[in-house]
Amino acid sequence: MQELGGTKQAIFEAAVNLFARDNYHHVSVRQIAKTVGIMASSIYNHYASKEAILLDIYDYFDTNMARLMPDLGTLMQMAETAHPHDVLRATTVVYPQAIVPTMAKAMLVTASMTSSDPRAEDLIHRNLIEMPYLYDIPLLNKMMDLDRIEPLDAESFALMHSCYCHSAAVRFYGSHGIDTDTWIRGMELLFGRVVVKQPAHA
Amino acid sequence: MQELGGTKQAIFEAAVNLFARDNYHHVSVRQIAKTVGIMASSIYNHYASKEAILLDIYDYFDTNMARLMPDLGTLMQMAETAHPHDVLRATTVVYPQAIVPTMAKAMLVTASMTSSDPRAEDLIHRNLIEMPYLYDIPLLNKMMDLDRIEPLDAESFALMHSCYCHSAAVRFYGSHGIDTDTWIRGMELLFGRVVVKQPAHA
DNA sequence: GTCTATATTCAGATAGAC
DNA sequence: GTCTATCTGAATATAGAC
Repeated sequence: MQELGGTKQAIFEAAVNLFARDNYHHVSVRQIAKTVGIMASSIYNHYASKEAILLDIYDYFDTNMARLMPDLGTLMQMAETAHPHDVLRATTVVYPQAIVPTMAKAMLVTASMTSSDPRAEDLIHRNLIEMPYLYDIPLLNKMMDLDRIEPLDAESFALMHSCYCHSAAVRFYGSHGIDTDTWIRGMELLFGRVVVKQPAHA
Repeated sequence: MQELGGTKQAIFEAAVNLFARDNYHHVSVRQIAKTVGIMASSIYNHYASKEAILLDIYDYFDTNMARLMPDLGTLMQMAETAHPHDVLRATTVVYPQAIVPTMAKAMLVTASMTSSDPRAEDLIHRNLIEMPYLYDIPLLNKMMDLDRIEPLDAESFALMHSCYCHSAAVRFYGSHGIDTDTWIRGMELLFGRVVVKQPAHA
């Protein structure tokens, strides 16, 4: 990962910005260097290759996701008492404000590589697709077991939830952005499928 | 578009297969030629450039989508009498069996270019994202006006619907396929948000 | 650590014989 | 229309002076 300040971080940030805007394949090492204000060859004092910069971006995305992902154990406890919709809301990863811009771009870069790099595909799959899936199913099952919600096809619900997060994440910062309010209302509409039996806790 | 048989179609099919599997940027004209069984230079007797092949694939996808897209007028009529869930089901484009394999690959190729080619992004946006949106909203509004369904946030529903179709389409033929049955059940689960007032027509 | 200069590789595309 | 041979250009990466 990148340290604080210095040329290496400048390279990282130039790269993440350029890759997010113009795609990895269309950005040359020379362009990155020009943005930083150095010669292309100097890049190689900090990164072994262009690909190494990309891997660093993947790593930034993956590390922060792992760090910020809610703990399933905590959520499972929440499932016993909290409002079922709140439990589902809590499965969403929330980035600290400070890293939002870089995370958004790192995610976009990783997502843009899914069709040409299996490593990126695995990262996106694991973090954006499989994750909501793996969280929702045990949570919903537990709440059904506790008779806190009406019976529901947890698997289909989880698929819908993960597709929604995935599509939105990929589109959020593309040319055709998604309106955040509409997105949240959509999510609430989906949560409406989870019908609470015992209304919100005390 | 491609005619029937002949070298040009062989090039088209080799390209669509290779691009779908390995990504446009990683497939060389030489590879396509080798697959067809000719020399790279012979490609240029049929296509002006590598990009021209790609544009032909875009066109194949777009033309067939336009051709198979249900007619909104017909759906609006359906909305007066048919079961509301059937109306929503009818918004989905169904490919004729004969073109399923090629369409699937053409769609995948187009989708894989969205992050590096604005033309592809527009095609995917128009056909996979905006389309369900543009269909659902007037249909739902009409059915609400006719008091056939309970009031509903049509915009959020449409966004959810379009995200689901988009994410699924892109993932269906990727490394991590989606189970078709689960997908359909997810769609039905979403349709369950549309609560029918007057039960299915006579 | 940065620079200049250059090596290397490879892909898209063209010329012209057959 | 297909071939062989070649051009052209671009991009990654390296060598070595400072």
